[in-house]
Amino acid sequence: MSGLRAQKKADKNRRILEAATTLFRKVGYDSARIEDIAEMAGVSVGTFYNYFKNKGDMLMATVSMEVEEVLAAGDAIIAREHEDVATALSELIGKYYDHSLTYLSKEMWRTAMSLSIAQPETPFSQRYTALDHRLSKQVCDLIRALQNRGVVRKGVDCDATGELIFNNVNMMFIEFVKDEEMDVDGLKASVARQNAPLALLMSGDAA
Amino acid sequence: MSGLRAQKKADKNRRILEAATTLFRKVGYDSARIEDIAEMAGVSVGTFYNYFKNKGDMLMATVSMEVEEVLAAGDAIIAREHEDVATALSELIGKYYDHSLTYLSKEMWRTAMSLSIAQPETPFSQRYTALDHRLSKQVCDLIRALQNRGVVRKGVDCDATGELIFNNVNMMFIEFVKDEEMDVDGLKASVARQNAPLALLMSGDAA
DNA sequence: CTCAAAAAATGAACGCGTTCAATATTTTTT
DNA sequence: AAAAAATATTGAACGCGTTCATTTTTTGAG
Repeated sequence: MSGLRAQKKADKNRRILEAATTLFRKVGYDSARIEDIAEMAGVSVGTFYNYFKNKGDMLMATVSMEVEEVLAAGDAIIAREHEDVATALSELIGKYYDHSLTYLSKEMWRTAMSLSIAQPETPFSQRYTALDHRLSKQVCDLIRALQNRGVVRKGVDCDATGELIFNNVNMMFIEFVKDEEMDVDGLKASVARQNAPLALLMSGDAA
Repeated sequence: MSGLRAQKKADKNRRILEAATTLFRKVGYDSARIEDIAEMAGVSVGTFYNYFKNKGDMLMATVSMEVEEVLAAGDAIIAREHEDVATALSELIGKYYDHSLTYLSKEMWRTAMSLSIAQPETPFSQRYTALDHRLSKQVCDLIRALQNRGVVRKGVDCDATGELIFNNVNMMFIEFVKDEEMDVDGLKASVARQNAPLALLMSGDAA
C-alpha cells in the first residue's frame, strides 16, 4: 500500500518537468521563474526544490536526451563506408549540428554551457563534461574506423586528430549559440573549411 | 576649478578597482560581494554602480589587460625564426598559457567565459569575443609567417588551420580552468600531442 | 558670497533563486 | 483504529546583484 506516495511523486515529477520545459520554450530559460514553474505544475516553490536540486538541473534532463540521441545516430554513421575523410567528417558533424536544436534553444544551450563552465564541481557540470567526452571519443572512433578501412593514412594519431577536430566543432558550436543570426548551414560550412586542410593531408595515398 | 570633481572621480575609480581586485584575489569572484567592495573602497553600493555597469564589467578590465599583454608577446614570437611547425606552435601557445594566470585566477576565467557565453549581447561578451578573435588571428598569422619562410608547405590554407588550432587551444583552456587539479604543463603537453599530427603533415618537404 | 542648476552619492527596496523551520500527509506499529 | 514515526509540502525569509527616488555636494553666474 505504499503505492499512493510513489504515484503522487511520479505524477508531480512529470508535472514539474512538463511545466518547466513548456515555460522554457515559451519565455526562455532566464525568464521562466521557479515560482511560475511551480504554479503551473500545481505545487509550491519548496516542493519544486524537493524534486530538483536547482533550476539548472532541469536543463540536464533535456541536454542529456539531446546528446544521447545524437550519439546513437553517430554510431550508425561510423558503421557506414565513406568515400573520403572530408565527407565522413561532414556527415558526422552535420548530424551533431542538425540535431542540436531539436530539444534545446540556443539560449538553453548557452545556459547549459555557461553553468558547466562556471561551476565545474557540480553534478550538472560533470554530467555535461562526460557527454562532451563521449562525443569527442566518437569523432576519434570515426577516424580510427576510416584508418582501418584505408581512407586515413597509416601512422596518423587518431585520438590526437579526433580531439583536435572535436574541440574545433565544439568551439564553433559555442560561437553558433552565441550568435542568434548564425544558421546551421553557415556553421557547417565554416567547420568544413577549417577541417579541409587536415582532412586532405591525412588522406591515404591520393592527392 | 572643475578639478575637484574630476580628481575625486579618478580617485574613486581607482579605489573601487583596487578594492575589487584585492577581494577577488582574496575570497574569489563569487564571494566578493558588491557591498564589501564598496565598503573597502569607502563608497556606497549605489556609487559602485555609478562607476561600473555591473559586477561582471569589473572582470573585463583585468581580462583585457591580460590578453593585450599576451598579444604583444605573441607578435614578438612570430617575428622570430623557427625550426619547425610544432616548435613554433608550442612556443606561441605556451606563452598564452604561461601568461594566463598572471592577473586572473581559474575561477575568474570561468566567470568571464561563463558570462561571455550566457549573455552574448552584452558589451562584456562582445569585448571578450573580440579578444578571442584577435588571438585566433594571431595563430593564423604565425602559420602564414611560417609558410612564407618555407617551414609550412605551400598550398596549405593558413586561416583554416590557424582557426582549427586556436579553437582547440581555447577549448583545452576551458578544460584547464574547469579542473583545479590540472597544471599548465599538463595542458601544454596535451595540446602539443593534439597538434603534432597536423604540424607534421603541414611541414614543408622534410618529415 | 549666494543661490539655482548640474552632478554625484546614497541606501532602502526589488527581483529571483534558494533554504528551512513549521505543518500536513502517509505509512507503520501496536 | 489510534498513536508514533517517516516522509512530503509549504511559504516566509534570506542572500546578493541591481535599481531608483531622494539627499548631498559641487559648480559657475550674478
